[in-house]
Amino acid sequence: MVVTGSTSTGDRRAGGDGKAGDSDGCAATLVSAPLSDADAVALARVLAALADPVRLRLISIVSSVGEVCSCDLEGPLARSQPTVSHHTKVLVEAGILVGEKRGRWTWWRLAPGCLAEVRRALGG
Amino acid sequence: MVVTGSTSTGDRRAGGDGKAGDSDGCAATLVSAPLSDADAVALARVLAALADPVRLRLISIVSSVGEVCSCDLEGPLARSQPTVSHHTKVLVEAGILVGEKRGRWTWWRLAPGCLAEVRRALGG
DNA sequence: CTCTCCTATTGACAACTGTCGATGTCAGCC
DNA sequence: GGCTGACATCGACAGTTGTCAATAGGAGAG
Repeated sequence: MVVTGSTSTGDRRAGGDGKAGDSDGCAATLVSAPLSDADAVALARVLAALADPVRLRLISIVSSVGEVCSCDLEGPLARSQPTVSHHTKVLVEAGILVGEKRGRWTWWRLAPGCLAEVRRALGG
Repeated sequence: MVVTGSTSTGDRRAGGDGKAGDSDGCAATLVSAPLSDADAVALARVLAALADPVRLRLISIVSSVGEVCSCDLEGPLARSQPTVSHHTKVLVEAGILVGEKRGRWTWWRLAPGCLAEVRRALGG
């Protein structure tokens, strides 16, 4: 079962399959446009999920290895198991991370296209 | 006098002149590298400054107009004068905004190259 | 079924953050 | 000098966040 970040907004999907990439997208590029209130809130939500040293290192670990299970994160992150679980949950709800349960382990991958979408929203 | 965000670290300069760009730089691209603790903290600091709807809209306003004084921000942002001042301070300390006092007004510009540096750190 | 292991959730706590009213500071104008 | 306008700082308050110990949930091994 693939764990998607089904937040209340329902349609986060910033990089759901990695194929479409930036179809309609959110957050109209920040620069060169006064940026609506809703877009600002949506972009701020993703940026807030990224704005933590532990989560940034978590992302970099997942990104470099490709796929990681939670038990392999406690050591490198130097955080307790509940804290690691908390951070993965935050990243999933922001649409940045995707978790897949296999047996007793949960394997984490980066949601494809999500970081590219953030870069685009930042004026790329 | 140009107001630069002289934080305690002293060497933030994420886009100080916009010329050198990514010489030695900070934050080694997040993806494809386990990302050191110091780099994670530095990148998280900038992202935290960006992770606020009011500040995102402030940046988009400054970016679209090019140069704005504080009194022209209270209205569009729908925030009190101390709150606007607080947000500009946060952005300056993060190296995202640059303020220049001319007469009684303070004019705000985007620090050139800073957002590009953030995009690069995010894996661009 | 029971036991073990991996992960998620809960509850609590300290630290941080966004906001505003009140006040301070400084430059220009009379 | 005194006054006005633009901005910064202070103090306070509610809301959020990162952290961990304790506990719960669930899948595989015996």
